[in-house]
Formats: sequence, structure tokens, C-alpha cells
Amino acid sequence: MRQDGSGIDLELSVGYRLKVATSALHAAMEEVLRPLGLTITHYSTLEQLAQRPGVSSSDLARGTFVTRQSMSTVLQTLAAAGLITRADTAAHGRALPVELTAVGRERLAAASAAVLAVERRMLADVDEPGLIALRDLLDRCTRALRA
Amino acid sequence: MRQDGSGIDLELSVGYRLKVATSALHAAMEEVLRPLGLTITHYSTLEQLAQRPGVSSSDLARGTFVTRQSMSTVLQTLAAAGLITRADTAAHGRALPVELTAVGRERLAAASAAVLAVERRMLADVDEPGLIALRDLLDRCTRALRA
DNA sequence: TGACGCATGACAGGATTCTGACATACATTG
DNA sequence: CAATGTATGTCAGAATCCTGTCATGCGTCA
Repeated sequence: MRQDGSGIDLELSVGYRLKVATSALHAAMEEVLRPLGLTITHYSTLEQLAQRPGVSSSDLARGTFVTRQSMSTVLQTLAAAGLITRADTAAHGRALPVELTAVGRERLAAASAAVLAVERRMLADVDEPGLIALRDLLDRCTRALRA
Repeated sequence: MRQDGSGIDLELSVGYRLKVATSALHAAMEEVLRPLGLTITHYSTLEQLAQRPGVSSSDLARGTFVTRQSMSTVLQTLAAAGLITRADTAAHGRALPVELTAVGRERLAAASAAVLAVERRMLADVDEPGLIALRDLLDRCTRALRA
């Protein structure tokens, strides 16, 4: 317990619990992705590519919450592993569209299954109304912070 | 939307929303802590010290979700800034108790106020029952992942 | 008493990420 | 048409953090 009332009680702070939950999720995801040779950032990039084929590196960076520079190296790694291909000429502007290869799609399928299992484990003790409430509450927090 | 049903729909994934919310919170906290010359890890360390004076570096590392090595450098920085003191001899075992200085307490008070404002902003659109539900849901997720 | 497990702290090395800066390409606006 | 703003990609450098490793100190147990 606290000695004074001026600070933040970590036991009541939503921010701290957010960090704790995210940390646990991060660790669980790393654990299941490591056997597949993927980091969380790699997986996240592949997942985005599956949902939005042909996006630019900068788009991927924004969706993955890393800088453009970091995404550039991530794409180099994924390309070297044969999981993605990147156009060498820009059809419009400077953006070089990125696409999944067949191998990339396979690897992503395995990774998605593993991550989905983690998500289900995380939500094992949450019923359907709770799930809906959780999504809504997290969205409210995000919107309020961005406003 | 998805082209196939094999992957994870980011729009429905709780894990992704957790990441989005945490990212927004992280950015907001960095913004208010920067003028105080503190990083989030620094602030988190000071906050833990206020609630549990005399803890070891390793304890702080666990509570802040960094490695012992990183916490060691954090403590060096905080000590150089005069915000903490670290015993040079171990009263028991090898643990060197860490304590806040008066300056550290002052700085922490300012940081806590700033972070508390961010937390309130994040929860501006959440009522009391929602707050209780959010805490409970996050705890459930964390427990389920650790099991 | 001695062996073992466990935790803490510190050091070296490497990997990853970020900050800052610059050139290019398109859209907008005067 | 020229100027400006915005967005992308890339290079160089620095900062940060982690992995691997080792020595020390305490507790437990045979």
C-alpha cells in the first residue's frame, strides 16, 4: 500500500494493468512464434500484408507501430527469407508495393493459428458480453487518448 | 476485410486493440514526461520505489518489465540525477536497497500528477461500472495468459 | 560440513530500434 | 508554371535493450 496519497496506486491504475496484460500477451506470442522463426513485428507485418496486399512500407510501419526505418529492415529480412516480394519500381509516387509470397502465406497461416490459440487462451475466462465490453472499453480509451 | 478466413481479423482481435491502446497510452505518457526529463521507464521505477522503498534492482526490473541489466543503467542515470540513492553495501544477500531522495520525491510528485491526468483523460468516456469491468477483464486476461 | 539450487549484480558483445537528415515524387495553390 | 506541403524511401550515426556469461551470497538438505 501507499505511504502517501499523492502518487498513483499501481494496484488501481488501468494504465499499469494495460501494461501488465500487454506484457503477458507479448511474452506468450513470442513463445509461440519463436519456433516459426518469426518475431512479433514480423508476424504483425505479415498479417497486415494478408489483409491489405500491396501496401507501402510506410503504411506497414504505421500499422505495426514502428518507424519507417525499422520496417525497412524488417522487409529486407522477410524478403531474404522469401516470405514477401517488393516491387522494384513505383507505379505511383515513391511507394513500392509489398506482397506476400506463397511461402509467406503458408508461414503466416501457421503463425496465425498459433497466435489465435494464444488469444483464445487469454480470453478463456471471458464470456461473450465481457468480450464485447472489453473491445468497447479499449476503443474508448484509445479514442480518448488520441483526441 | 479479409480475403480468407484463415487468419486473424485485426478489427476483432483483442490483442491488437490492446496493442493499439497501449501504444496510445505510451505516446501520451512520453509527451507529458519529456518536459520533466523522465522516460516512462524512469517514471515507472520512481513510482515503484515510492510504494516499496528499499527494494532491489532486480525487483524493480521485474516490476518495470525490463531486464536486470537495463534497470542497472536506469538506476545509474537516476542516481546521477540525484533522484535516488543506492546503498553501497548489502545488508542481506547481494541486494543493494534503493531509496528515493527528497529531490526524487518532488520529481515523482510532478510526474505522478502528469500521468494521473493522462489516465483520467484516457478514462474520460468510461463510467464507474465500466472502470470496474475494465480492471476485472484485464486481470482475467493476464491471469489466463500466465496460467 | 559440503553440495546444490536460487537470486543478485556486473561485464562484454551483439542485435534492434530510433533520431536526424536528405533526395525524390505527387498534389495543391498561387 | 513555380512554390509549397506532404509522403516515401534510404543512409548514417547513436542510443537502447537484450543475450550470454560469470562471480558472489544466502538458504536448504543430505
